[in-house]
Amino acid sequence: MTQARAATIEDVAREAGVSRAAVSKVIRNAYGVSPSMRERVNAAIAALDYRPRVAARAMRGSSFTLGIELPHIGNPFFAKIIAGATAALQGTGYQLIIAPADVDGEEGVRAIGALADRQVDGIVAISPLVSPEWLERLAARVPVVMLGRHDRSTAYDTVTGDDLEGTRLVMEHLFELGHRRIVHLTRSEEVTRPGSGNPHAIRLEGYLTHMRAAGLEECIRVVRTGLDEESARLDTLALLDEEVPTAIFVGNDELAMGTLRALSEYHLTAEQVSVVGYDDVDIASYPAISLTSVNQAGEAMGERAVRLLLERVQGRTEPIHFSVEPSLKVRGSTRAAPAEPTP
Amino acid sequence: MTQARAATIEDVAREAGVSRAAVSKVIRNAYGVSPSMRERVNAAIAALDYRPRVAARAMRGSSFTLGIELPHIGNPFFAKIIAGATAALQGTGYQLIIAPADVDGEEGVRAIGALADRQVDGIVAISPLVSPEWLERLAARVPVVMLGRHDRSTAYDTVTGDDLEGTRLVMEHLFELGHRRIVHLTRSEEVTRPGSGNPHAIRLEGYLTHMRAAGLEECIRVVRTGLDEESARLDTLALLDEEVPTAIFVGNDELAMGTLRALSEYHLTAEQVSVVGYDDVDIASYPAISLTSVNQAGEAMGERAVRLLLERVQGRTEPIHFSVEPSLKVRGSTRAAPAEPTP
DNA sequence: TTGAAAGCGCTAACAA
DNA sequence: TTGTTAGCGCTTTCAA
Repeated sequence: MTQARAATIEDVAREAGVSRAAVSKVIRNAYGVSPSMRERVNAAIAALDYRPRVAARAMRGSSFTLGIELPHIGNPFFAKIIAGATAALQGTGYQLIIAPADVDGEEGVRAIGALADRQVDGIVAISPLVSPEWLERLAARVPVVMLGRHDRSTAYDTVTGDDLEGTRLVMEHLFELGHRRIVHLTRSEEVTRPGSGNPHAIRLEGYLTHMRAAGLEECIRVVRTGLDEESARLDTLALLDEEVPTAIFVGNDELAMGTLRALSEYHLTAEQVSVVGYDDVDIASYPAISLTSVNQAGEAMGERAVRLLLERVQGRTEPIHFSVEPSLKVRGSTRAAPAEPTP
Repeated sequence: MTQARAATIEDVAREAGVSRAAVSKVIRNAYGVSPSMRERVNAAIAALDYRPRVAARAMRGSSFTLGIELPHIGNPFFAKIIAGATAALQGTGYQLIIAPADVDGEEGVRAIGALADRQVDGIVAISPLVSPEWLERLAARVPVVMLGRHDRSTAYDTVTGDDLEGTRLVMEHLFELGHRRIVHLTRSEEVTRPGSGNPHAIRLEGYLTHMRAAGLEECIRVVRTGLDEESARLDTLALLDEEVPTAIFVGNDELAMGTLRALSEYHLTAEQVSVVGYDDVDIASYPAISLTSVNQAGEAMGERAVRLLLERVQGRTEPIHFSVEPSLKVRGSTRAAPAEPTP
């Protein structure tokens, strides 16, 4: 029996011979419903194949929806985060929706705004290019958890990897292998603006600090690129046209894949140029790739972010800033560079 | 000036000294608004930082939101589809939201239902395990475009790759290289149920047909696996324990990566076992991987799906079934198998 | 061209 | 325990 119009709470009430309020109580598992009424209502719901309109519920309270803003779907590290988030949501009655941003800057703000306009009960966002003030205004209206952002607001929670520590692991590893001419390939200046709290900003800062501390100020070289593998490939190619360093520390694994591709186009092997990435995405451990990388437990981060968000949705207001410990996965490709004179 | 409560259309109307209806007309660009009124209203909107609540709008009409159901975010082919979909939505005023499913069967249905409950104006779904009847019931309430599904309903549009042709390319390629013992690694029997319209069902069917047509009925071997790289790795390992074929045709590239991993754990090289995948994800062309694969233009598919959906949202009712031509990307790793006796 | 008013489907006081 | 009722913030006739 197909009806043209989907059943409403009114239809269910009529079918069950009760009031709308009664139906509402049943679907919300609220107090004060007799077993017999519950039974009749549930029967009517089943008979009419009734499903509450989320929009209508949202107007009065919650939408039972959590939103996550995602820059660049192509990055497999984000897939891990989503997997963790989805797992944490199992059985909670909340639905996760993803708003893809896919470009720098404005886009992230747009996507987050779109989520807010859609009345989600909470938002997880991945370190968008936006001021703390903007985020605090947002957080005043809807619970917010920021992923990867290193500032500490009282208005929102954060879940971050310890990027300073991760970078230390990378740099010490490279130093131990004898590298001096280490290039850092990272995102745009806008993304790494000091104080932006962006992970790439911290990694860059760590790179600079360690190079200086090692007396390698002269060797510092920062190359900028976009947010996907292809732009990393292109910018690495441009770098190699000018100079072939002995090691490249790349801002994340997706970009590192582009670097590896460029190196192979240049017929440079892992013995000649060591590459280290960040995130330890699945492909990094692939035998033919063997990319040394910093692991930072994406699933755990996604899971934690959702848990924190649910707590906020349920009323917590004191901020929590959670940090996960990174570890370096050293893989075969990284070899000691041959002795060489300083440039 | 932060206000505790977000501005409503009422607030804007009061600020501008007009009626709610007038404001509504302005934000919808409706007819019959004088320039002066438009100006005053826009000023008020800006002053109050007003943003219409999507939930409230959805109750009366549309939510300006398109939803896409995505099984398994980890698959990079889906990322391409999203990229295409996002591109097609630029400047339309519609927002894309993704509902991740991440498991077989029930989950896809749940995710699609969640989108429908959230009053999206249209749904793109990726060949979920669901009957045409179920889809037709869904399509009666909200415009639907199915990706990768080979059935032809009048109730919804479809965008598919020509999987029969793609499979033909694969099998002929392998035959030409002299392969006979070709194993097909594919998804569960549930997924490949004949008549399910699932791409994997078609690919399996094509595999069987070509093997028989080549007089290799004896050599047919179908191995089942889950939906991610890891399960493919495990199931390939189990296969290799029993038998080492000369070629493996894997249902898609993500699974193929698991197969390649298993082969390398077994110390089998590309000369010994040829692997062919499907989708031609970016990593397949990576030099150290060189996975032969069927390319099927994911971006174009996502873009087309969204265009079709927008047409339906705007009123089209005649169904359109769009098919993209696949092409085989032959990469180095696939070599002729050594001559061998039939098992 | 503008505004008044009804109502979309639901929840939450409050009464009965 | 149950039902009545007043909205939530919008859009949309329909009059003015």
